[in-house]
Amino acid sequence: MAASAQARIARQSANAATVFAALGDPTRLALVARLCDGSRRSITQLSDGQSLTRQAISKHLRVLESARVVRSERAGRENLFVLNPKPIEDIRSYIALVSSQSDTALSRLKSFVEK
Amino acid sequence: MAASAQARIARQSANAATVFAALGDPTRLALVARLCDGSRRSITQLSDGQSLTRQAISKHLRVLESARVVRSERAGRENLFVLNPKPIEDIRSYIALVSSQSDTALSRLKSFVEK
DNA sequence: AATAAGGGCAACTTCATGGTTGCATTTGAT
DNA sequence: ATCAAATGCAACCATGAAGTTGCCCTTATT
Repeated sequence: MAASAQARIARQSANAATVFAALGDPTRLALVARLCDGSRRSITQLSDGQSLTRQAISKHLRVLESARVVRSERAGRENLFVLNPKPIEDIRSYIALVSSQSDTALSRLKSFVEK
Repeated sequence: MAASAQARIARQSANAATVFAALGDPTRLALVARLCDGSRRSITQLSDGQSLTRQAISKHLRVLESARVVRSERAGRENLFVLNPKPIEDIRSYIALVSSQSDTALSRLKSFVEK
């Protein structure tokens, strides 16, 4: 392994933070949850049932889009949004990195205690 | 399986959003990265090398603490912080849920195209 | 052609966040 | 007993995020 886990973590932090921030809002997380079945939905579709304005939902979708969590595609007069799995996979591996660190730390601690 | 994946996702969204929000800042993510080796560090330790004030770091640590990503423990005149792996594990499984949804959606789409 | 549906744009308000500074308090060291 | 270290607390500022409203433009529909 060329670089330490700490170094790998630091290198990926910048991208990860923006994705985390995009997911760090209940409304946006709900949008992701609705899109995670692979469906493509328009803004009005995604606004229906929500207590917010269409404009508010639209803004949230832009936030998700600029974090690349979601992609949009024009279809006639409507704008269809679809989930992009890539960034979510990225933070998944980021978390795996962090977890593995704390896991090995805990196991080291445990083996120390047991000695 | 009693509940659908969508229902499970919706149920966990509230907690997950606060954890995502806590991780959605470069400074806080850097703090998590430094603590993910299981070490317990004081506020001044965590402030050293950073370009921010100790107070700023302290605030960020409070944010992480209220999201339970981190725990604090008084030791004499200093306040030691340590990572709490639980919430991170939680969002890890949350992401796994979302990913599995989009994965099966993609595989369904793929098999549809191939037919 | 007229009308409705779906969205974009821009201005505006409100409020939380990130950050600083100054001072007080507790605790360890000399 | 003093002094320095480590924090906490509170006030303050600036900025950006979240949300609304109003208006205009484009695309379907009839």
